[in-house]
Amino acid sequence: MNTSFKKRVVIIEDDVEIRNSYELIVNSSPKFFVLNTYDNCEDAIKQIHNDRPDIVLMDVELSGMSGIAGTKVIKDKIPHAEIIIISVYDNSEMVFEALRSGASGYITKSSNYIELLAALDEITKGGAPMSTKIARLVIDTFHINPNSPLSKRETQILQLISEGKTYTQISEELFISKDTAKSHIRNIYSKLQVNNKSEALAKATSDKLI
Amino acid sequence: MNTSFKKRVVIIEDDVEIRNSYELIVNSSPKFFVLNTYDNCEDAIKQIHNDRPDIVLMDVELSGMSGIAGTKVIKDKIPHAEIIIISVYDNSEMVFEALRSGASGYITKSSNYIELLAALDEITKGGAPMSTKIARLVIDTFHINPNSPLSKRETQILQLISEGKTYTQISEELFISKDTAKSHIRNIYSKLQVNNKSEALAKATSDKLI
DNA sequence: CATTATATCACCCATTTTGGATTATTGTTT
DNA sequence: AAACAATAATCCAAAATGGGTGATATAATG
Repeated sequence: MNTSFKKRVVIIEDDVEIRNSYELIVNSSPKFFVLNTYDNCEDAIKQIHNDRPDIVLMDVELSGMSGIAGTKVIKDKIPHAEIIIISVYDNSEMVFEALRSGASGYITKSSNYIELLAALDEITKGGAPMSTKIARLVIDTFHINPNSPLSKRETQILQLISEGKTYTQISEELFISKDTAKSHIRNIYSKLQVNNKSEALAKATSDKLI
Repeated sequence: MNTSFKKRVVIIEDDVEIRNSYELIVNSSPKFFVLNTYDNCEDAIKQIHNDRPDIVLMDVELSGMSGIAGTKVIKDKIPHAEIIIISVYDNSEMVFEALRSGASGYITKSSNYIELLAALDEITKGGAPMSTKIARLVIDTFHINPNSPLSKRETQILQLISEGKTYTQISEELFISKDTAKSHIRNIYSKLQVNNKSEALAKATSDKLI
């Protein structure tokens, strides 16, 4: 069979039953074919330049190197490859860690064969396959906290701090004295219960104040 | 007709043709009904406590208050409401601004009636309706830059800076002298071409180094 | 093998930031 | 009108940071 136009898929999954079932599903589509399957990241990485996959289906819970670590390595070696994480867990830390490591999709193991193929299709079209729940998790990280304890002015100043501005630069930009800027910043520290700019930025990020 | 089980929808869109067409589409579904339509945010906001919508379809390009600003106000007044932005543009700045302001979905005006109803369905199920292209934009913001100019140690120290740690705290945590910590930080500044912690964090965020 | 990058440590000096105490004006809400 | 939050300003002392200029050792790279 001519497979040259098909998208090249590699599967990394330690459960042999699941691995074989994924392989069957992927190969059942005329658009994809499975080059190789592995039960661990280490072996997959050794072969990655021979396999040259377009898409990697990656389990996170693996013995040895985790799927997250494996994703980083593979993305480093073949950046064009699209990695879809498959996990039993869909808690936020796991999802965000996976995305940070370079994955472009995240589906759960409960996905049936239609959903799995849909994910492959979506990533081929340049999308980012994920469940509605995960999409929402991701979107919610963008929302700015509407219950910020900071006043408008304080938020504005915190924004300038986040841009790396010094007291002097802030005072010049807002046409206030350096001491006034300082006064605002002190109030910000007091409200956020922090003691320096970086801590304030950490708090601002985690509480989504800016 | 008994509409008590239906999701309450408000439409804000200045083009009367499009507005009416949206209204027809939404009312064509047994799951939703349109309470009111408005051609500007100001009027919609005046009525928001009477309307008590579950879902708001919001155009961004409006005369007067923008859809982004309107989203902020509505989210502030009735936080439970889910807002779907409808825009002709799908460039990243526009999308991220909309999401930051509190929207939970973002679809383009090219969407047909099936896509519009699918978006309403998805948001009802707690999801985040958006096109594949936008999903990808969003996911890509999570990816850490694999071409970071920083060494492992420097990245680790930048991480500690982002947590608000001082030179002293960093040196204690890594069992190195304060001068060494400072030396690393200076190298970080030099590589990132910045002059202080906050600027380094701004650069780290924009370049996704941590 | 030479070079480069990395990681470690040190000293001096100036600037910036922070902590604490106080006061005053404006604007909003009750 | 009273109370409160936000804004603005000043003074002083201590701590942290940033810039300059080194040095040493080790690993990685060409």
